[in-house]
Amino acid sequence: MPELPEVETIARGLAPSLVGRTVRAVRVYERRLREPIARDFARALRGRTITGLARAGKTHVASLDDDRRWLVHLGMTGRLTLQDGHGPHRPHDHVVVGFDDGRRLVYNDVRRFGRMLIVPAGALTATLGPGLEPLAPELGAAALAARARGRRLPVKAFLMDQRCLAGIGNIYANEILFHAGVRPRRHAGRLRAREWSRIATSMRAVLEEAIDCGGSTISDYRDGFERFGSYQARHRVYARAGEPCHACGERIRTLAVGGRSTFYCPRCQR
DNA sequence: CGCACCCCCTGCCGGC
DNA sequence: TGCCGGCAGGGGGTGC
Repeated sequence: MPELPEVETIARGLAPSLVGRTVRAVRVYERRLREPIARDFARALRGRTITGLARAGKTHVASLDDDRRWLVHLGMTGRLTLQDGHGPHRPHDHVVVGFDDGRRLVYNDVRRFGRMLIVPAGALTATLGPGLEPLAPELGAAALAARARGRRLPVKAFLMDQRCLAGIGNIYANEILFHAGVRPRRHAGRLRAREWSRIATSMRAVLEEAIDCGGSTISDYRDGFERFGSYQARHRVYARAGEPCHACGERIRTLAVGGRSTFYCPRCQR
């Protein structure tokens, strides 16, 4: 589910409600996620005050008052929602964190591809990996071209490689490449400077517009208050195989790149 | 060494 | 109607 715009939407939405709150209760109903939730997770979180909430790549990063960081990755189907009072325990609610204002943050994940752990602040970079922030001001065409130099993998796989860029997933890789007019199977190392310029511009434009829309709701995604995103209505290629291109009328084509469904307009993208 | 492939898990949808 | 295969926003390990 959640790529950079969805994670950003959730983090921005929840931050005003969570920052300054102190954790009163932690319940772990299911610790078997992509990696098991640590045995001492609840003990480490209980009593801590949240001092910040941000996004790094596709990961939520909550700062704690003991100089540690609480990391939450939502995988494909994870949800992080703030709820009032004591609603019913729903299927796939794996972790429930109660705060001093009576509200609770619920981590729900049907497929359990998510990740939840607490690390010292100093271990943050090592835990999250070296991927660059796509929206960082310094990440322009030159930085992208430098990272792609010599690499033969398809440019779409390059954009989705989290060790290179952190935050772009399947939906937005497709949409960015349509916006930039570049075919997804082009070798990353063979793109021209002007193509990297367009990709750099498109990356920022697509991700920022998607954030403004509260992300894309395909099926599972909801924000921190269970609201839908609306960017799916602006998708130009994703999941539109066989439908007419909004720009030229050509039928959108589909293929697999690195095992992931890929969509493009054969006329608009070269 | 870079990359394609398969797997993790559950749910849903379409076809037979 | 019911079963089965395929597919889904992510990521990591393996092996070529």
